[in-house]
Amino acid sequence: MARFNFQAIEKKWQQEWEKKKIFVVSEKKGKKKFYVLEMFPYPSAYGLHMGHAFNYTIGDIYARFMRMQGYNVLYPMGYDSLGLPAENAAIKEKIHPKKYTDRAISNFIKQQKGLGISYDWSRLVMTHDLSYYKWDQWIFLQMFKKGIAYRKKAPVNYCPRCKTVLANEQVINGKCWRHEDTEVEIKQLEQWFFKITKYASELYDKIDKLKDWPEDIKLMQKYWIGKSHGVDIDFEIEDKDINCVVVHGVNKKDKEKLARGEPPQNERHWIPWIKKQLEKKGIKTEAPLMPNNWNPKYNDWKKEFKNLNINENSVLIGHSGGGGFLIRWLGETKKRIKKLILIAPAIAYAKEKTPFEDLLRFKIDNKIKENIGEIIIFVSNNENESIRKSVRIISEKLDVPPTTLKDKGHFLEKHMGTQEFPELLKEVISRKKWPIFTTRADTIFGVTFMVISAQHPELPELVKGTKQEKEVMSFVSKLRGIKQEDIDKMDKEGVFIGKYAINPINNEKVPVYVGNFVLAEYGSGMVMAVPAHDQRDFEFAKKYKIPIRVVIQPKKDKKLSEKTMKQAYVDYGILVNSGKFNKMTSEKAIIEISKSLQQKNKGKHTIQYKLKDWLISRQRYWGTPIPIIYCDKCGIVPVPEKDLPIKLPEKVKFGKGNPLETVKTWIKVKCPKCKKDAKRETDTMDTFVNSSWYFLRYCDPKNKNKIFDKKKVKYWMPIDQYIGGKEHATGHLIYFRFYTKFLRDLGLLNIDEPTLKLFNQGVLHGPDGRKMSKSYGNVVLPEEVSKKYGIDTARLFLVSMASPDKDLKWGDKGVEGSLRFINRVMGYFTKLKFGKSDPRLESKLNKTIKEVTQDIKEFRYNLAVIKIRKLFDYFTEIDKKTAEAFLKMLHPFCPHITEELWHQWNKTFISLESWPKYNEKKINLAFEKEEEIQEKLKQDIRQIVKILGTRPKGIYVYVIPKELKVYNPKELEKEFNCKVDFQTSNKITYDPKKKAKKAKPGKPAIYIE
RNA sequence: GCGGGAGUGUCGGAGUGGUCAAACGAGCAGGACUUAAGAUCCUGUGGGUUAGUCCCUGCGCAGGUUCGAAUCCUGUCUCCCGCACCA
Repeated sequence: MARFNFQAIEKKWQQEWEKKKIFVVSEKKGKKKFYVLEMFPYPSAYGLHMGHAFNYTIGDIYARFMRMQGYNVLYPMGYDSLGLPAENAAIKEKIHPKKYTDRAISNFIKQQKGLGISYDWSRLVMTHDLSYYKWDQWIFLQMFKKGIAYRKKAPVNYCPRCKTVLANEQVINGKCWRHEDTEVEIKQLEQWFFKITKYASELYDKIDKLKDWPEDIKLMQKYWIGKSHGVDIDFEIEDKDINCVVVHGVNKKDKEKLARGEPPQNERHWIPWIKKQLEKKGIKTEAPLMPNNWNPKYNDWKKEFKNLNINENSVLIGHSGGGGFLIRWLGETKKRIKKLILIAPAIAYAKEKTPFEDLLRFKIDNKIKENIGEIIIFVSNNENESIRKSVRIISEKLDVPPTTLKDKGHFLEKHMGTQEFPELLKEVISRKKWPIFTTRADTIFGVTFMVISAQHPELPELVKGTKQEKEVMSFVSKLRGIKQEDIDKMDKEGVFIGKYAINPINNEKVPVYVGNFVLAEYGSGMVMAVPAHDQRDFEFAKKYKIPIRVVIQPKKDKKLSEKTMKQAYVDYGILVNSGKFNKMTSEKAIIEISKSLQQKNKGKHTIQYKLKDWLISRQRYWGTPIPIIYCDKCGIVPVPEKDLPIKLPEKVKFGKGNPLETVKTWIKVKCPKCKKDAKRETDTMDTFVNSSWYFLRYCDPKNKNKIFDKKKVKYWMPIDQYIGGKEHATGHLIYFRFYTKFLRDLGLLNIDEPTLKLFNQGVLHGPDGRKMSKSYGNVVLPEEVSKKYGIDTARLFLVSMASPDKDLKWGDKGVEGSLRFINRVMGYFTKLKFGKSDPRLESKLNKTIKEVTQDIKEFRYNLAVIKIRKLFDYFTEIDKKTAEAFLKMLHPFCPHITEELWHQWNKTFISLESWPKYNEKKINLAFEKEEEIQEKLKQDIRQIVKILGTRPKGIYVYVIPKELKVYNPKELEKEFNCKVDFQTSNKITYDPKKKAKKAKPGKPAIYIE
C-alpha cells in the first residue's frame, strides 16, 4: 500500500500545471519545434482503460523529455467523435448521439488529466464539432473540383446490421469489423469515392522515405497498395452494340449522289460514300447535313452536329479537318463516346483560321481521353506536310500512335472507292478493344481462353442478344446471392459467353468465359487464361475440357507434357511453341514480347495496384454530411463554399436505415444553380475522413476563416513523433498520407508526408492474458490503480515491464515492484539533507545521464528506468546537483512526485526545467570496474561463509600489489563483523592453507578462518 | 498459399557475433526488525562439481559457418499478426 498520499499530490500538481498554463504553446521563432502526437481516440462511453493510458504515457514521456531538452513542444489532444457507437447508443438507449458524445468526451478529458499527461488543452479538437467538420466538407468540395471525389455505381460491402456500406478496410474475413458474426453482403449502389488510386504510385514509392517507420508497417502498406509490373495487352472482342456511327459532314449534293449510289470523286464525296459502305455492312450511321457550299466553319458544323443522337455507344469518325473539329467538339461538350476514329486528321481546316495553339488550348488535353473508350488514328505514309504535322501533334497530345497504311500519295487517292478500307473500318468499329493485364507476357502463346469476371459491369452489355445470354446471366445472378466468403471457397466455375477474343500476338481466336474467380476490380476485370502455367486457369480448363498448351519448359527438370500434367507449371523457364520467341528465357521473353506488342500498338508496359478507391459514403447519421445537392435539372451540384457548413439536423428519428432520410425539411433545398427545388445528399462520410487531417487543425485549431493558417502549419509540421497502434497500418496510416499529398497539391502544405517517425506501442493485455477490452471484461481502470498505487507508479510500471513496442500483460504483482521503488524515492528525498559529491558518484551520474538520454530518445524506456533505479540504489550521501539531475531524469516517467519533491527547495516547475547535461570527462569506467571486483569479492566471501556454516573469525584476502587500493576493507569488516586482512601476493605473512597462489588480476584469493 | 514477427530461469522480460547469458522486476527461499502478521531492509535463486575462483552443461529442436554463436546460415516444430483466387 501506498505510504504517501499520492492522490493529493497528483491533484495538486495537475491543477497547478493547468492554472499556470505551462503546457500551452505558440509558434516561437528561433526555438526548435517538436510535434509529438498520439492517435486521437474515439471517445467511447466506457471511458479509457490502462491500454489507453499506456499509449498516452509513452507519448507524454517523450513530450516531457523533448520539452526539457529545450524544444518548443506541440503536444495536443482531441477526439475522433463522429462514429457508429454513438449512433447505436441512440437506437438502443434513446440518447442523442451528441449528448452521448459530449458526455463521453468530458469523461475522457477528466480521465486523461488524471494521468498527468502534459497536453496543451487549449488546442482541443473534436471532429463532431461544427467548426471542425465544416472543413471536412470544404476538403470534399476541393476534391470534387479536382475530380478526386466522384460518384459511381459499385458493388459495395454492405453490413445488414450496421445498415451501411463498409470500406474494404472494414471487412474482415467477409464479416463486418464491428459484428464478427455478421456476413457482409454485396450490393450495387451509387456511392461517393475518393480517388486515392491517383496517388497510388506516390503512396507506394515514398514508403521507402519513411525512414523511421516500423518495417512491418511499411511492408503491410506496400502489400496493401500492391504494385506489380506487367503489360496491358489489347485483346479484341466482337461488339455489336453500336448505336450510331457518325461520319461528319454531308452536303446536299452529296446526298443526291449518294441516293444514286455513285462512287465519290473527291474528298468531299468520299465521306457519304463511306457512310453508304458501312450501312451496307450493317452498321447504322448518321451524319450531319452541311450547307451546299462546302465551306464549313466550326460554329456551323457544330449546329448541325447538335441534332445527332450521340451517346456512350457512339463511334465518331472524322476525316482531315473534321477530325480536328471532332476533337474540339468533344473537349467542349465533354461527351462520352465509345470510340473516336480519326482519318488523317488535321488541326486547322484550310478555310478556317484556327491557329494550332488555340485548338490545343481548347481541347487536346487528357480530359477528352477520359471520356472516350478508344481512339484510333489512321494515316497514309505519304501525306502532305500540313497533314503530317497535324497528325504528329494530335497523336502526341492524345498519346495514341497512328496506324500507317502503306500507299503512295494522299490518303484518299488510294483508298477512295476500294473495298479494303471500308472492311478495315468495319472491323475497327465493330470490335471492342479489351485490354487485359498480365505479369506473364511470356506465356501469351499458351492462351487458350479468356475469363471475364462475373461481377464485371459491362458483362450484361457484352452478352446482350447472344444465344448464351440467359445462361450467362443466370450464372451471374446465382453468384450474386452467394456471400463473397463462400465464392472464395468454391471451385472454379464458369460459362462460355458466346464470344471470341483475338490474341494480338498470333491472331488466334479463343473463347471467352465468364468465371467466378476473376476479380472485377483488379486490372480490366478480364484475364487471359494460360492453363499450362497458372493453377487457377489449369483447374478451370480441366473442368471444362479446354485445351492446355505448354509454352514454358522448366530450365532443369523433366519436360512437361499436356497429357501428364497434374498441375500448372508456374515458374519461369524456357519458351516453346512461341514462334520467334522460342528458346528465350521467361525473363527475356517478357521484355521482348512486350516490345513486340508495343510496336503493334497492342500492348503497353503498365503498373497495376491492388489499392482501390476509397468508398466514403455511409448511410448513417453521426458523420459529416456530404456537401452535395441533387437537382433534377442541373444534376449533381456541389454546395457553394459560402454555404458551408452543412449542419447535421438535431431532430432525427433513429431506427430504420439512414436517420437523415427522415428529416424532410433538411433534405429539401434550393438548387444553388437554378434555384429550383432540389435534394440534399443524405449520405455522410466515413469517419476515417475526419481523422485524415486532424493533425493539421491542431496547428491552428480556432481558425474561423480558413482550414488553417499556412504559416502556422509550416512552422509545426511535419509531426516529429507519431505514436499509435499497429491496427491502423492499412487504414488511417494510408489515408492521412493521402490527405497530406492532396492538400499539398492544393498548395496548402509544403511537405509530402505527415510524419517521418512512427512508433507503434504494444498491445496491453488484461490480467487474463487477452487484449484489454471492455468486451472481454478484463479492463483495468486508471482511477482504481491511481487510488491504490498512485498514477506515477502505474506509469512507471507500464514502461518498465518491457520495451514499449512489445505486447505486455498487466499484473498487480508487478505494479508493487514499481510502488516499492517510488516509496523509497519519496522516503529518501523527503528526508534528504544535501551532502557532498565524490568522483565515483559523479562518474555514475554522468554515465547514467548519457545513457538514459539516449535510451529515452530511442524509446527504450524500460532500460532507461533500470538505469535510473541503479543510480538511486547507489545513493547514500548526495549533493544538490545530483539530487536535481536524478529527479529530472525520473520526471518524464513520474511527473507528479518529482514535481512535489522538486518544490521542496525550488519555486520553478520541474516540468519546465532543462534536462541534465553530462560531462564525458567525468565518466571513469575504472570506478565501475573496481566496484565490480569488490562486489565479486564480497559474493565470494559470502558464498564460502555460507558453505562453512560458521561465523568467520578472520578473513584473509591475497591480491596482486597494484590492486590493493581498489578494495575497501572497512566495508567488508562491517558486513562480516570480523577482521579482514588484505595481503599483497608478493608479501605474504599468513597463509596456512596456501591459498595465496590462486590470486589473479581482478580475482583475489581468499582464506577464511 | 504469401508476407512479417517471436520462441531465453518459476514468471514478465534484458542481451542480437566476443573478455560475464539471464540485466531489471515479480515469485520463491533464508536472515534482520516485529509479540505476530504486513510493510521495510539484507542475502540467495538454471543444472552438475567445488569452501569462492576454475571447470562442464544450458537460450524451441537438428545441423552448419566461425578462433568464437542466444545472436549469422540451412532445415524443422510451435505460437502470434497481417494479406489472401491480385492474373
